[in-house]
Amino acid sequence: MEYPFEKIEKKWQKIWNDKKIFNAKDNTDKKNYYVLSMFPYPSGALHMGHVSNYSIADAISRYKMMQGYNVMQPMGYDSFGMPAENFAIQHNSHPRITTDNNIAIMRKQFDMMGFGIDWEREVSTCHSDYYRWGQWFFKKMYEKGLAYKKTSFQNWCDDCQTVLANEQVEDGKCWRCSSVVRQKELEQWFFKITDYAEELLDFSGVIDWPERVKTMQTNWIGKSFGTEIWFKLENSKELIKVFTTRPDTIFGCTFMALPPEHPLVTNWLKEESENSKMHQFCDKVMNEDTITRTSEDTTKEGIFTGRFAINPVNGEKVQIWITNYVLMDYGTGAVMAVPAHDQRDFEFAKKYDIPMKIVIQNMEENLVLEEMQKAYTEPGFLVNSGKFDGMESENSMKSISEWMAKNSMGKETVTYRLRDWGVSRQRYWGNPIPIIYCEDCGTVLVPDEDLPIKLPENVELGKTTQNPLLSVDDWVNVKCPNCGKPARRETDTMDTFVDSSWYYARYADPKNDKMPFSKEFADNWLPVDQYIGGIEHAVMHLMYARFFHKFMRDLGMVNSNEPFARLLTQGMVTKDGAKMSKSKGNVVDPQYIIDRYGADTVRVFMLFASPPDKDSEWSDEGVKGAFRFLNRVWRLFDENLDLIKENNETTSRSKAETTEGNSHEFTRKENLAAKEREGTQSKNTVTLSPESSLGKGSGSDLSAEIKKLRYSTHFTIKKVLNDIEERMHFNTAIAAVMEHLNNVYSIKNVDKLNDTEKAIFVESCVAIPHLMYVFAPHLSEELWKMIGKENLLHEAGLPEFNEKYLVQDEITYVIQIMGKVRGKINVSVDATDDEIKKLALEVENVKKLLEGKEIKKMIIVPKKLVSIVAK
RNA sequence: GCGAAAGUGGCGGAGUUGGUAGACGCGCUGGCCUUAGAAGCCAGUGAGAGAAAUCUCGUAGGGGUUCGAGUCCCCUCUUUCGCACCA
Repeated sequence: MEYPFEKIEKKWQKIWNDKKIFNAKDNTDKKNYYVLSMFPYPSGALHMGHVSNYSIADAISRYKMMQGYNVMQPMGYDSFGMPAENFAIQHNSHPRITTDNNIAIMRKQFDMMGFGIDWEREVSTCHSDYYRWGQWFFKKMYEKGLAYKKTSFQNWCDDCQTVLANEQVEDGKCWRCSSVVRQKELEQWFFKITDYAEELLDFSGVIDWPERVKTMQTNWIGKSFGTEIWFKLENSKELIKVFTTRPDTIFGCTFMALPPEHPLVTNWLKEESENSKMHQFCDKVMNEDTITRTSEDTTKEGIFTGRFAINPVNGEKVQIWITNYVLMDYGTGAVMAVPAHDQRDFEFAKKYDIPMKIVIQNMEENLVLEEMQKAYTEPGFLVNSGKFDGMESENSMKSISEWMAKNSMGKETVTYRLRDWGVSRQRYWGNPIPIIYCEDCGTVLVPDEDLPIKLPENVELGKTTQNPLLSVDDWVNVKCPNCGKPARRETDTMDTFVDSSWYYARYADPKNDKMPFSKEFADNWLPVDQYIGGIEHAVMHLMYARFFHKFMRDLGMVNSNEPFARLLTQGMVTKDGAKMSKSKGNVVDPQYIIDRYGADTVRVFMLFASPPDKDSEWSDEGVKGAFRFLNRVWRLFDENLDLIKENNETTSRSKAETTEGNSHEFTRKENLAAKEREGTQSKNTVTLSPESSLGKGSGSDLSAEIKKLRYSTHFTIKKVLNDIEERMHFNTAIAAVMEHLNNVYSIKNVDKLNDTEKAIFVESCVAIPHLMYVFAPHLSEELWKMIGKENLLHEAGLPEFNEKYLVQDEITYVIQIMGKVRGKINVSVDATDDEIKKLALEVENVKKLLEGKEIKKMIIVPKKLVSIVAK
């Protein structure tokens, strides 16, 4: 018979909602704890990744509630974005309609899962009461000089018809639709995240983040120390700045490499005829897609400009080449090429027969130019380098940079790989950028009183490949806020990552219509205590949010340096070893599983499958296993209900007394006090002679079996609390409860137990729903009620264990001979080392194996083993 | 190429400081119950040998440290992830 999960789950979801137990309070004596799951994009029904994410978050939330915290677990929707717009185009609908539909479906499923979410704080980024503050933040960025517009080559996705930030290009392809990204010259809005590059490298403000994520962000920001060197253009005053991390090789520079996008090249091209070789080469390179352009395998090509630069350190003329292997947007966008000591320059110089010069000599093996097959990039000592000859290359860098700085040839500098965040998107379904262009006044910010700029709803989508906003005339054409003359709105919308960069703070004060949020409430809740989400956000969302948080701090809106104190990156749910996806046809629909086995089963399975940060493989059989386990728990209580109720009455009555007149407003202190009283009482009733029962075999009226059960109860409580608190390993915590349940079931003759033993048996049963609350809250709550408990489980406090019952009177020692297990002995706890040794040597098998051998050494590891070394 | 993490039965995974490898679950095998099935219950389940006691082998492969290594050190291989013409 299956347990009636459907009835139970509906019942408790209603009770929890009616009692509003998940509504976080803004003012309370309790300590706050903020648990946040990744902002979901409302794609429709929940998928397994969501279910996994929220099951983890809910387990943590409920654990913290039991611990007495005032917990906030909010939820909302990251509801702007291209997929919604594309979906609406395909279905000849409007994204507002499809998005709201999807949200309704998701909301229903959230409720069916029984997640403890504070729905009074729900937000949705496509609602103007949220996105107006995104516009407000844009204005602040602009006012602080952190939002600016520039023309440059941008990552362009033809399929999405929009620009992508560097973080959104994966392997040269669009992160959303995987089509190949190409470069397109456009005027775009940027946020100056590079101003915060240095601070973003500093993770000292977080409490617990995975190293992996920190490393990924650090690599992404890519700080490198080097030298900027200033070359003069021959017969001109113009300077060409280059960046190098190897100033020690400057004397070996024989040519200079520029990308076709370099401003100097652009000027030179103007002097050339349209069909000149230089034009042809530049056009060819610039039209290549990002993958080919930036791949290491691409053949290095270039064209000589006929121009020369002057190496400032020795006055030598170096050829200037336009090449396909230099990136415009790293360093200064120009490279000094040292073919003898850089592999790329080496290949290029060989191909085009450009001179080389050795300036670093190998200590062991003298380098000869004619014999070199590849560049020498190892350390060595300097040659052909004027007054620096003979210095060790690594030591020379500092001296050379300083000398150049003194003589105005360059300066020490730091370069970051991180580039400014391009936030313009040429799409409709996003947050309008609050800018108006006036012919007279130029770029004008939309005044605060005109915010929010609402997205026009009457648009025709999918008619052209252009941004649909361009065709909404009465929206685009406005009066200049400054001079009142006709002007035009900016039609770019903001990247949706802007919306999700501050949503966690909005939850602290979601209904504020004067500010994005008040400082008081933000400081109440921030930083987020525990954030749970996928690793895929490591360098996008998680870095943008850190940037935004620091910006908000600088505006005085928050007083913390980091948005998320602890981060748990949950693993993917895979099926047949691969990520679930529609195209692979391996998607498992959570709804079906909930209908068939219930929400508790889904949660228990998700948490039991593997540690939360690892990928977990979906298994239909595994789900049945989780279901079987919950049924076994149910049956245990069903079969022993009278016994448990009867033995539980005293404790629940005493608990009721202690909390009289205050039955729903539990506080941590009262809770603990009640717990303690209950504890002492049960200590008296449970063991009539607890102390003597620990002694060797006598005076106790408890069977060994029951003592083992009591040990199991207390051990399991200790283990579960530890696994959750210290490691968040829910899988082993659940395994421990399963094991305990097996132990409880091993007591066969419950009727024949004496009263004390019955009390111990009942204690062992009651611990199960108490511990299972965080994993299977519905069933646990039902059992708790069934046995006569009057409070709800989150009010019950964490279960407590008594160390006294973890002390065993006998300990099993393993006997090893030369490291191999040869026997076991049971020894009383207070046996001396000599007694243990003696017992160990009496074991038959040990005697046999030691025959004719000399014992060299005996090692005793307390409470574990005896190791015998013999020859 | 650089950086990081990982590699344990048929499968998912246990194995906090070196101390009984394989907890727990799935699957499988046999049995009970049942008209039958489902569900449930009991027993077994790393490989090999043996009637059994027990023994040998076993944590990607090879070496080392140690009374004792999945765990520590060195080398090799494989997988996953991130970065990748970054000067």
